[in-house]
Amino acid sequence: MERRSGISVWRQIADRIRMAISAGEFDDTGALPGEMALARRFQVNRHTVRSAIAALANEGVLRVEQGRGTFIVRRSRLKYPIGRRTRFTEGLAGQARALEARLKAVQRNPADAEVARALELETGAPVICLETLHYADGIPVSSARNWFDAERFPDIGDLYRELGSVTACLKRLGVADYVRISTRVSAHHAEPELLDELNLSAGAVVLKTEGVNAEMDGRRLEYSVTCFAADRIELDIDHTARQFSN
Amino acid sequence: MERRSGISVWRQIADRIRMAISAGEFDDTGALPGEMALARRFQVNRHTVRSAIAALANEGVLRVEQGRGTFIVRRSRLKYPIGRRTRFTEGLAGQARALEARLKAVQRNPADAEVARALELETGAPVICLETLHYADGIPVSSARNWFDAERFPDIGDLYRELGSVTACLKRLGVADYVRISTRVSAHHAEPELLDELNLSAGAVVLKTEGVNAEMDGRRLEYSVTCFAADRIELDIDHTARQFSN
DNA sequence: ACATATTTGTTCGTATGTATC
DNA sequence: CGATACATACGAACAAATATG
Repeated sequence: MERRSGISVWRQIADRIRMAISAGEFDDTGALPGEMALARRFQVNRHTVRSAIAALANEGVLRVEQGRGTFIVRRSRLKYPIGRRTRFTEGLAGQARALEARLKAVQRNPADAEVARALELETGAPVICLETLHYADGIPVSSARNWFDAERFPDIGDLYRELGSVTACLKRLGVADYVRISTRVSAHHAEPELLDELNLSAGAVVLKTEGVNAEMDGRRLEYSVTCFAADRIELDIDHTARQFSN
Repeated sequence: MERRSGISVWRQIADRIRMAISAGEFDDTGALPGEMALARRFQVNRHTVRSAIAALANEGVLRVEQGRGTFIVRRSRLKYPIGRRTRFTEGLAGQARALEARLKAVQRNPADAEVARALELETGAPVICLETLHYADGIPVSSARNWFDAERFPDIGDLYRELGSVTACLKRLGVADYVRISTRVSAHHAEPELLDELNLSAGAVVLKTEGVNAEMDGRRLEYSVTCFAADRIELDIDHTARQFSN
């Protein structure tokens, strides 16, 4: 283990155990090897392994039972589909018992350069920004911001509060159908604010997607930036040119 | 700053500075605020800021000049396009002066469950695995493994050594055209082995893609798992159903 | 050329957290 | 549980390089 790296050894071990779990390494029994075995495997002291396990137990990844052993708490990564016709709400349906969206804030601002480019508006044109948090079975999985042309959708904030879904809002506002034009994906360390919102531990990884949705004639509808808790979700991109189904 | 989190404060600061840079915060002058100003902003000691800056300078993100200040070394994220007709080599062409692929190893193994499912083979069927590292302008950007049906492409390892590109290999082997069926994207902390291969610092983030390519009739050709250095690349997903161009 | 302010570089000391034994 | 070594973080002071007027 590297010292002087700014990451304590117990956290490096915790990350490696987490990856081993998500690689399916202990799937047969659901039990982790003993502390001594793990200490040998990672070439560290048993206490260090214990710190790592304590952190993972605290996150809800592991469950420790005195005298019996340490066990994996089953919670696989949700698969979030992305494709030409992806709808946020539908995407996760069936993978979790309860899906919940919480509207954090609605803002009306002049568009900065990035938002303007994505929506094909002038920089400074008024846009509405919805800030939302999404939960699956009570666990936060993503934090999103959605921008809309304020000229065209001035009251989408109120509507969202009522309907709780972007697709529903757009439908109500006369947008029968739309498609996703592009998606940009990147990965980062979580900012302190996100750590709090998504209930992550320091140094956690977020998957960030920036997407543009447009009507069938190409008119831009929505620009969104979503940060996912990387250890709770993965993106499933479908490249097949599927037939429409409205 | 969270203490006792297993991530040292200087590294948390380094990550936040990195994100501020990639958010374009200091784009006007290219100069960072002074150490004292940063210390105030992040509520830490100047030494802690200095450690963060030293780490970023060591990574090549910043350049420090005594008496003058600290400056951003311009190096934007490469955009790696992913779409139905993505080709690895073409994807980055034009964004870097020199692209290089190094073949680390070629293995012939029985397929594990995951590889078999992706390639639509029986578990245990012989497959060839190419392990490669990719560099842009001498900087490592990704580490990949590509699996092929060993029955169909027994000598693809030697061929790759000669041609240096999967597309070229497949073309030589009589595969005129192929498309990407699906891509799965996830983000993780880098494993120690990857830290070494991609020359990353501890705690670094990797973007992982798992993709399946198939012939036009749906026959599976290739399964690949690629790990990108997240701070050097982003994925650009195109959902438009583009016309073919061979 | 000069004095002064600003910015980075260095060296003390001290306290706390981390990892091993 | 302590004993020990090392890394991390803070604070203060001073040195060296650069910028400004």
